[in-house]
Amino acid sequence: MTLLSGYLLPTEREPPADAEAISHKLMVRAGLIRQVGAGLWSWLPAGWRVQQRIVQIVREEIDAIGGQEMLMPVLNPAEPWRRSGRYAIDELFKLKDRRGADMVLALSHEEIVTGHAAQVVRSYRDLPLILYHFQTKERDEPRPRAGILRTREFIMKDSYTFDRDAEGLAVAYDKHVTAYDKIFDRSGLRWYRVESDVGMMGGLGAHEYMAPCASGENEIALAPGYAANVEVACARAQPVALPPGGDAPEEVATPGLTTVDAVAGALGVPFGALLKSYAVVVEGRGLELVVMRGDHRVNEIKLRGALGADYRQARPDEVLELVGPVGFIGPVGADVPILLDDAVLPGGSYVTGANRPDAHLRGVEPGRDFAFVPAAVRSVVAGDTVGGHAIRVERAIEVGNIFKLGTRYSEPLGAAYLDEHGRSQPIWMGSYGIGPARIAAAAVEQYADEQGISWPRAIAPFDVEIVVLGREASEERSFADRLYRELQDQGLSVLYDDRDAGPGEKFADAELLGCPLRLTVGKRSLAGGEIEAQARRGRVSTMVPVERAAAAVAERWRELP
RNA sequence: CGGGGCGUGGCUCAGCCUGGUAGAGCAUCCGGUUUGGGGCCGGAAGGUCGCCGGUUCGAAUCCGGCCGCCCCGACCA
Repeated sequence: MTLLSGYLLPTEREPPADAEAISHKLMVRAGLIRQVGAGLWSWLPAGWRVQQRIVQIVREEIDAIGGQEMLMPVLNPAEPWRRSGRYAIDELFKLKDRRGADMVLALSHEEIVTGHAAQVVRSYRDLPLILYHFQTKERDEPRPRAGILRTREFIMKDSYTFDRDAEGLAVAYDKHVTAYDKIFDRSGLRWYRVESDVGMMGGLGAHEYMAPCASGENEIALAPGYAANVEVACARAQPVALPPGGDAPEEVATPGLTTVDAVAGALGVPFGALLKSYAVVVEGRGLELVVMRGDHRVNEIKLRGALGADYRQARPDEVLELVGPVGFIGPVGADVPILLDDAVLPGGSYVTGANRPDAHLRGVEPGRDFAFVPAAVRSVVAGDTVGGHAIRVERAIEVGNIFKLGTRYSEPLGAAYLDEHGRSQPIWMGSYGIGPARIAAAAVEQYADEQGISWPRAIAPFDVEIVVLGREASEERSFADRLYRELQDQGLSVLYDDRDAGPGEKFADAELLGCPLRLTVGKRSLAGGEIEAQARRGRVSTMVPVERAAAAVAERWRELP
């Protein structure tokens, strides 16, 4: 029973002043969500319906691969988090109970679920297992943003798999790939499965599911047969025309020219013919130089991987002491370890800083003029190639991730089983997340138009919205009342705008909310024996005869995206 | 954590510089009118101007502190 006259759907003509992202503006305007604090949101009835429909899709598909739904608490004792080493995470909310015991608010549930496995799993006969739940996660985000896209509290579906060995884990992982592909297809999103960073804790493999949209926080590199988060993407760099070089580097005066831009301009060479040097202080080792083409940028995740340790950018005084003045540093003559990005050609002739003020060197050949360790540490850019195809880079929002944990949690938390030979073995685990709220926001972002939201059929708050234009007790009303009941008999969820409001207002609100099909019952069309059915996507209308209208509408609805 | 911005009725905002009766549009309520694109007429209600303190005869306005929120960056196991 959903009569709009009695339903909490507070639509707004204006977006909130502080909203930037499309999904943020529209979901507030459409009356789906309301803000409580920074990164804290209430879901109003229609918004909650959307989230629940998404949850149900996820549930069906995880059940289909043998997942067993359960529920674990948000409030956790600190102890297992200390054991896993995650108590130190800044994002983890920490608190004390009245007796002074340390507690945390869970930001995911590896510790808890692994603890259960440790208690319950005895034998290889108890494996494999897929356990999952939908639960609130709490994360003390440094910067919540973009409405519902990055919040401090959100519901996540997280599943955890438990297997005897790496082969078993691979099977569980593949099952999740299958389920996730179906989930995102069913939800109506445009999405990519991309290779992703396995993180500092060293997972064995990971993918992210990314929904491309303007407000996304991530960038993904795409080419035919290739999809990766730019954090880990590798591609062949675009060639650069290098100037001819001599037998030895030659110094040129570059007074005051400290940027790639300025030096390349003054010398008349492309940015890519310059080598820029990024000075870092590596934990436990000291200063090192990272050298790459002037038109490329350091990828911090790759660099950390290549260095094999944490690092920080060197301060100007540290650089001056060991190499030269900032703005004029280079690898030639620098008495520090040098990491050379592999987009730089060993035999090429490049321009670098001369390690003294107001001077650069040209004709510098890596290998001849300085020794180096090769590494892939740059970020790919659009136009680089993979298998001969140029990549493109798109912004996207992460809507799901799958991760091979291995024994990362089972070892510290003591989750082991006895194998066929009676030997104790650690359980091999995987973890797999999906954010229903992000699916909703991504759908809004991907399909919104000037008029508002345009939900995919599978996750819309209602399947059909009826707009009746007649006064109370009119013929239009009684027809619409009957249609409302008959559509429900067809198995459709229906929002009936029975308010005593003008047509403009009703149409505007219906388009803002974005149910996939809008039925308009007005005197004019009804006199002609028809009602109007307008698909929200593209706003294309068809007329439906009033005879057997409900069945015809249900059929029309099934054809919608 | 660094930088920038904002806080005035339910929403969007003006007023602050230059101190002196708190405003507009939309929304709401009442009456009427209208009914295929946020229509029109009349009437009404609604605000400790984020909080605390200071300056002043007098503070939304000036000064100090605090709180909250947004954006960019850093961070994001």
